[in-house]
Amino acid sequence: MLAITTLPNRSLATPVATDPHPQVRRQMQDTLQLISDALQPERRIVHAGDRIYQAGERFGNLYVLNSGLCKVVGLSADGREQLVALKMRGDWLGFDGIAEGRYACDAVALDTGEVWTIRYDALLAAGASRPMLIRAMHEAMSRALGRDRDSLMSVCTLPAQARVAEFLRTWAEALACSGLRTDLFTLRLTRAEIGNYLGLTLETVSRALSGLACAGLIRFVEKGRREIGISSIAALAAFVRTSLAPAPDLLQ
Amino acid sequence: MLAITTLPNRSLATPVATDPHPQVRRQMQDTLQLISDALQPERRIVHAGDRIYQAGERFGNLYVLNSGLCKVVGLSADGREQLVALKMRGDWLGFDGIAEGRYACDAVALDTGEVWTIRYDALLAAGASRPMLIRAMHEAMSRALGRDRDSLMSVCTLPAQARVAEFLRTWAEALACSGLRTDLFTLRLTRAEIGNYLGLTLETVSRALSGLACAGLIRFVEKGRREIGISSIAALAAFVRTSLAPAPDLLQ
DNA sequence: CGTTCGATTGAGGAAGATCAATTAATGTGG
DNA sequence: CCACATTAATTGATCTTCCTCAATCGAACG
Repeated sequence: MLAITTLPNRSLATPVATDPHPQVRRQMQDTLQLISDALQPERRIVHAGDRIYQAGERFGNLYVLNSGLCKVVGLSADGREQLVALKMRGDWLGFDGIAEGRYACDAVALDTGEVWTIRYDALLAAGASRPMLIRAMHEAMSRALGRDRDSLMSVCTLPAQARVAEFLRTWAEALACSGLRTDLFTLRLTRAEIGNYLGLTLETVSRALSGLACAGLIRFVEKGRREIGISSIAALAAFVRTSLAPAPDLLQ
Repeated sequence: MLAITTLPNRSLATPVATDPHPQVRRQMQDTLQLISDALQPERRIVHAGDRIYQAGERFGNLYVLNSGLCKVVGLSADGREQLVALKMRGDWLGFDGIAEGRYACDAVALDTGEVWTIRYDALLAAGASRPMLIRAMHEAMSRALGRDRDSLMSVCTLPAQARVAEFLRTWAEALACSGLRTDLFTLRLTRAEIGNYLGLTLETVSRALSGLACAGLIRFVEKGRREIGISSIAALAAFVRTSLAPAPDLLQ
């Protein structure tokens, strides 16, 4: 089990001992700067509900979220929707369109924000002389793959309440990386959307949140139950860890 | 519901009407040829159990599977494993290492096969003069993202038996794309591994397989329950579709 | 002020997990 | 080649978790 110590620090339930956020944040800034300088992307202000791209539409652009929040919704053949990812500042969108030449999902803004549009061809062309651009794109894609993996692991291995806790923890982490406050934030998603994302019903999500509030791990801010306060991210992480190792007797 | 017709044909439960496999297969061949010509990758024969890369190891190489089968195993902080992907002919491995500079998973061969090793730096360098190389890599990454999405949707929306059916269907599809027979193949995974991949227990997987066999959708070949016969992939797809729309009364 | 949408909470039921026993296949050493 | 151990798979019986159905409440909006 020593191999664990060599894992990247993005692992499932690692409490954040030394705060890695400043450097992560700076790296994101640098990447945004690079894109801005090299490509002069078109900047567009989007509002909640605006569609950035749509399933079936011909692929041609990638998008970078400079601010705001965005959901990616997959469509199954029978017409039902599934929320498959959430995107925040510094994230790229549209990778799902490369393989088939058409986007496979809808990307919808959940909040007011700024989206940069990048022509894929232009990116490749510019990348020939500026390899860092291509590397930045690859890094974003790789991160997206890592998040997908984490989502799958959550859904496959965690019970309902821990799944919700892990969801909140991840969100808080992401906020921290953007330099936003993590102790208090607004869920831009309904219980139904969260449930859809986590493979739970809205009632179960509601109960899980109530349970976490009861346990003191989160608190609701008066006037509306969309505002969530998180006392300690580490405590949330610890809760996830305990839910998942009810009998740590054989280990170590 | 017309939007469905504009979706890529990889959608969840679309029965394969016009067989797209020949052209997919040719495209894969072309890509492998391109990589082979442009990069002259080191070719390595691997056997079941061989590790292609390991979580924590410093990133530097990407790998392309020229033949064989491979599982990708994610490790959570508490030491438990989760099978997060299966890779087949033409698939790339190692993308998970780009973001953090270290691989985040183990990649383990499940079968004898040939793996090509590609230095990431060399790929980028060669890509400056051969943009198709970079595009091929992006296409592979995008496909990986699409598969992850499909996995998540399966796990989140399908009941146990349909999840197993969908798993088999996907596998058979992938075999078809490699030009292998789909009506009869060997599962290289134990029930426990399948369950781990699908978020089920091994008993549930076993029961689901028995149920599918009872329904005539699959059959076990004598002498060992690892050999699976699939009469009709379309029938499997139809079964998945019905499991998921128990009340199609409002539709249409 | 009524309507609508989202959230909460409760009661009952079902899908799947857990526990346990049995069987089959594989491998090992005598 | 056979007893024996080991690992994988099947099947059954219970139990837990989460889903389903339903009622209530609160907030936002016209």
